[in-house]
Amino acid sequence: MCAVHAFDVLGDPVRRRILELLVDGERAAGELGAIVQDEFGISQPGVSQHLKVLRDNGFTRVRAEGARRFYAVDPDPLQEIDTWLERYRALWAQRLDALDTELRRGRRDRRTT
Amino acid sequence: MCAVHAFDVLGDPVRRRILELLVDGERAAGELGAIVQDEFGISQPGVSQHLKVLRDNGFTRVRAEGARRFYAVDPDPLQEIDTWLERYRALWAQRLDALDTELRRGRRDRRTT
DNA sequence: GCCTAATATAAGCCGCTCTTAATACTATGT
DNA sequence: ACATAGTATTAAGAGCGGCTTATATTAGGC
Repeated sequence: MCAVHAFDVLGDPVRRRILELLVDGERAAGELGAIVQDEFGISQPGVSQHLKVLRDNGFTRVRAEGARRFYAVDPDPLQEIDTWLERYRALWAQRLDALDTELRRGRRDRRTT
Repeated sequence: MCAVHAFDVLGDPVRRRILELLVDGERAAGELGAIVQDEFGISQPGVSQHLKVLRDNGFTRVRAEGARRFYAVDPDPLQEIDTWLERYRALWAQRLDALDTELRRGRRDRRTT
């Protein structure tokens, strides 16, 4: 209902799991429900509420086919998170460089000993 | 204290803000506190507790200098999130391709009309 | 129209997280 | 040793998010 940040949505393990289940393409709500209910031991309305959160925050698109609802990932908010992470990429890139340097030094030291 | 997912840590806006403040390098707890207290209207202990969560979950490293604590980002958990996002990158890459195709078609159509 | 299947919404309870206030810890200066 | 600055911890209260049960909606078959 209220406008929440993308990270708040992904803070819940059930919602992350649902997105993982959708990575290879759309699935019906009932299919998602069966899996998630089994894995997390929650009820059908419980799953449905998580689907609502994903919907309301733009993480999924829904297609109706008869009484069934087919959910699919909408990548927009994920891309937003990706953008947020962007500024930190330099940090681990830099650390990998340091590791690389360290490894090279290690090899050189072994050679000289 | 308990092991939480990286996304749970980033679910809080104060903690995200602290990480943003640390992106350009380390800062003292007090400096972070002053900014965050002002922006979010919370108390010093409030900030300190968020710093604890970041510490306990490996998002920050701390260096003591006298009574001061200098915090810096540790990129490990952020990289973990980046890895999680990896599988969805194809989705928006694909969408950008579609957009690109659409733009090309648009140009072609305008030319033929 | 009625029955069933598929999914969503409503209302209430419970637990957890965030907050504050009070307090403790640690280091430095005098 | 004492005072003060900087930071962390503890305890307790408030609010919110998520779960459940019960109910409503929507669509299709007979």
